[in-house]
Amino acid sequence: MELQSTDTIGALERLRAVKLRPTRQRLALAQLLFDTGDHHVTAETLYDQAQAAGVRVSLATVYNTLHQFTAAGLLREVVVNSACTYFDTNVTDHHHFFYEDRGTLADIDSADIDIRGLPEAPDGAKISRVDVIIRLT
Amino acid sequence: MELQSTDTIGALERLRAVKLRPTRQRLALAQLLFDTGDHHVTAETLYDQAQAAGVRVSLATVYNTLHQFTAAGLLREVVVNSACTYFDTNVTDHHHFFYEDRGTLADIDSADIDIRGLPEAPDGAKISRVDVIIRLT
DNA sequence: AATCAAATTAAAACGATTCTAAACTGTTGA
DNA sequence: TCAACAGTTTAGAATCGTTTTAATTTGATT
Ligand SMILES: [Mn+2]
Ligand SMILES: [Mn+2]
Ligand SMILES: [Zn+2]
Ligand SMILES: [Zn+2]
Repeated sequence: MELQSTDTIGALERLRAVKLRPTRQRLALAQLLFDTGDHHVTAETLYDQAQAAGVRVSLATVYNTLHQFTAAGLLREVVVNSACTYFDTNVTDHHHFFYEDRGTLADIDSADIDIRGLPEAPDGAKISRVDVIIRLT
Repeated sequence: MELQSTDTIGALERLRAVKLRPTRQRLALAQLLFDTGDHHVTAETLYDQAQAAGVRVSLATVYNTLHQFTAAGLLREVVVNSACTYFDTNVTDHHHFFYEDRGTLADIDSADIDIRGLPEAPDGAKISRVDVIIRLT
């Protein structure tokens, strides 16, 4: 008997862990996202990767899935311009280089930047995240 | 004889300094932007301020003017979300609090954040800017 | 005042993203 | 095994901030 690939098993378990029904589309997108190393995608780039891999999935589902994965903590959003939304498979605390020409991101480990004297959050506000973007030309 | 207000003179000189023809619309927008303290606007908020002040100007001209002022160095853009573009009358080196609920920004002086061990720009790239966004909820 | 480049504008177009509502599918329990 | 149903997918329409178009108006120059 034929075993499922370990990739499929990994994606399946990941979906189960966050209580998302493992549909054909979500399994395929999870493999594209999580079975390669950490990387950054937009809805369009992930949709194109799916097409290239022969996965039949609509752009609407790609958007739905990216948001569901983000809400589940499997992805995070990175805001670098108003043109499009980037999603990051690396959900650890880290920062980014942004290559403005190419529109690509590269990770900077949090330990590699030392931020001191971070101001207190004013009055009743709480800090939800600190983003450092180093823009490159 | 009646003198022009110092506000108008300030706006006029500012436009002349960057070689932008001082039209009625650009003078009025320059006053709204630069004669009050430093602040952050979107095209919509500035358009609304103009309406409220009785300035007749189209939204297209507000967009044109914001981009021209930015290209001239009178404004800078701040990217905090994909929903809309913020323009900042403070063009000195500084960072931002972003109140995610309200969609408003507050300045953090560059001297108040101490960033050490900023990674080198990879290979042939040059750092064009370092943005720190502290997101508040 | 005549001229002409520059600027303004209403309206249309654009494009990333979201919404709608109909079809489909995974899960469950009889 | 399979009916039932909630959850999911999808094509296509809608949304909305922003940009473009192309016609009109205006500011500067002579
Ligand atoms: Mn989102
Ligand atoms: Mn712009
Ligand atoms: Zn990253
Ligand atoms: Zn600012």
